[in-house]
Amino acid sequence: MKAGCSIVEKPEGGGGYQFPDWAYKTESSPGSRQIQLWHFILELLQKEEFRHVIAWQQGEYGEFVIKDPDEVARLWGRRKCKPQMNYDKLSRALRYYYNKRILHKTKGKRFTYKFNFSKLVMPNYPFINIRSGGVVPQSAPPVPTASSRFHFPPLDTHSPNSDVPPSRFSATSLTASVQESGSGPDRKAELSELEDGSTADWRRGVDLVSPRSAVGGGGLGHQKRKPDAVLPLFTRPGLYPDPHSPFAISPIPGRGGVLNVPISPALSLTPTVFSYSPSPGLSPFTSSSCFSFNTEEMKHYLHSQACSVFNYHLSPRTFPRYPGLMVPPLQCQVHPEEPTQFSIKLQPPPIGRKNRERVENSEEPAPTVAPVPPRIKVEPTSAVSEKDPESLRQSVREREEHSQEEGAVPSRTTEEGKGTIFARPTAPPAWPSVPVSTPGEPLEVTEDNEDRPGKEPSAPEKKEDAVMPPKLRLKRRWNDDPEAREPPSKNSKFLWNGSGPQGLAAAAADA
DNA sequence: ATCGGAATTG
DNA sequence: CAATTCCGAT
Repeated sequence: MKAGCSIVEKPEGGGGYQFPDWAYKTESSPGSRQIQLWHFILELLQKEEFRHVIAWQQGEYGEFVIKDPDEVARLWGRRKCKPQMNYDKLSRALRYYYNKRILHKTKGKRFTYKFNFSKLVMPNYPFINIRSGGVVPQSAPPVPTASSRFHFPPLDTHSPNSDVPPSRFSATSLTASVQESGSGPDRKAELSELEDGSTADWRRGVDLVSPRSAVGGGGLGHQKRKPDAVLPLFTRPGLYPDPHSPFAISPIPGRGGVLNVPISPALSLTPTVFSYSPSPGLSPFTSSSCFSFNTEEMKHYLHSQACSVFNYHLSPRTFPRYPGLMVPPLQCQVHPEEPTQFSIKLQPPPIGRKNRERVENSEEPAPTVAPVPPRIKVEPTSAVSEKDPESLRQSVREREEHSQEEGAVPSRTTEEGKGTIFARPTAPPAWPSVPVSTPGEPLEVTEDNEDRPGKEPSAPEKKEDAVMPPKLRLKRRWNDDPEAREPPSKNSKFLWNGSGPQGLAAAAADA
């Protein structure tokens, strides 16, 4: 353990924000519970307190912008006990995510990156809770923007889902989307986004059922995940459509007929509330829950999870082993580092880095922040100079933030009303707390095998990929790159379908 | 700014 | 393994 870090990183129960263990593990690194950078980013994004430092960018779905790189780096350095951390290093780490497909850079926008939710195990994130209205994190997640390349095949009637997502994500962004899509000029990049990978990714099977978690050791003989997942459960057509919509991953590029549908991003509605499978280590029911749910909910939840697992090839661990269990704990949100209650600036269009230099933060009280006796190279970027951003700026409308921060624990106080509040000038984030309603479309799962972007060979793409060296394979960008665009040819079978428009409308309405 | 290789670390 | 550190290239 690195407890050495002196400061606080993970306070215990009440104070901190810690995520449950499983949140620290991704599918691949089971054992390590070290926080990963992207977790951390998500964490920051989740809190209002850090809005000036990093925030979701509403134009696009998983996009976020680091408003104060140095600060973010500092926070990260703190978290990892790496006082020398700086944006340059942090960004390197971020760049490593490109190949992993966790993130990618939004070209043209400074300090702006985008999460590939399909790869993350979002459902694990307690972004907030859901339906009841928990607190809304700063981030409304990103809503898909119009650009969406998602195209729903008109035909499929039966596919899946709808996308209507109840999720919080959905949002209002229609407007935004519209405009975006309409505007032709800039978006070239985004358009291209359709990540090729996604095709592969999203379909990866997950063994939800598989017992591997059981630990018995079951399957170790082979690879961990097995092919075919089956999503046995809850497929109730008509009832709960796929709750989560693919958000970032749709296979089909939509340039042509795109619907701008805002789909909900990954997180979906339910997830967080009762969240799922705890890692073995966690005690299942520790805390109390703030909510109770009934079977329907549970079902719904499970279904959602299943869908999400499936659609996003989430890690199996995200899926509850069985219905019986639920885990409500999730301490809603608490502040991560230091709670700071600062006022937040509205966010003008800062220009990136310029101002940040002077800003400083009051967050670290005093302590030991930078011990660092040994080698420190002093860089021009004087780390120390920044602090206290908030004091400088004040803006109107901050109150809610306070309430959130301070009252972090709340189970849920308000709800959508607030959403609006969060709305930024540009785009209304609003998270509708939508009830899950219904769209009604069946969902179907296609079962595919999985293929991991990084290493697996099976799958459609492979052919093309096969040609290239593994390493390169990774490099493919799912993001824009004009030249490298990959034809999504094969996506024919996807799940979502068209209930789109309506859902959309609904969502919009809701908003 | 951003990218990514290479070496190193825990 | 996921960074961290350094650094040359673009």
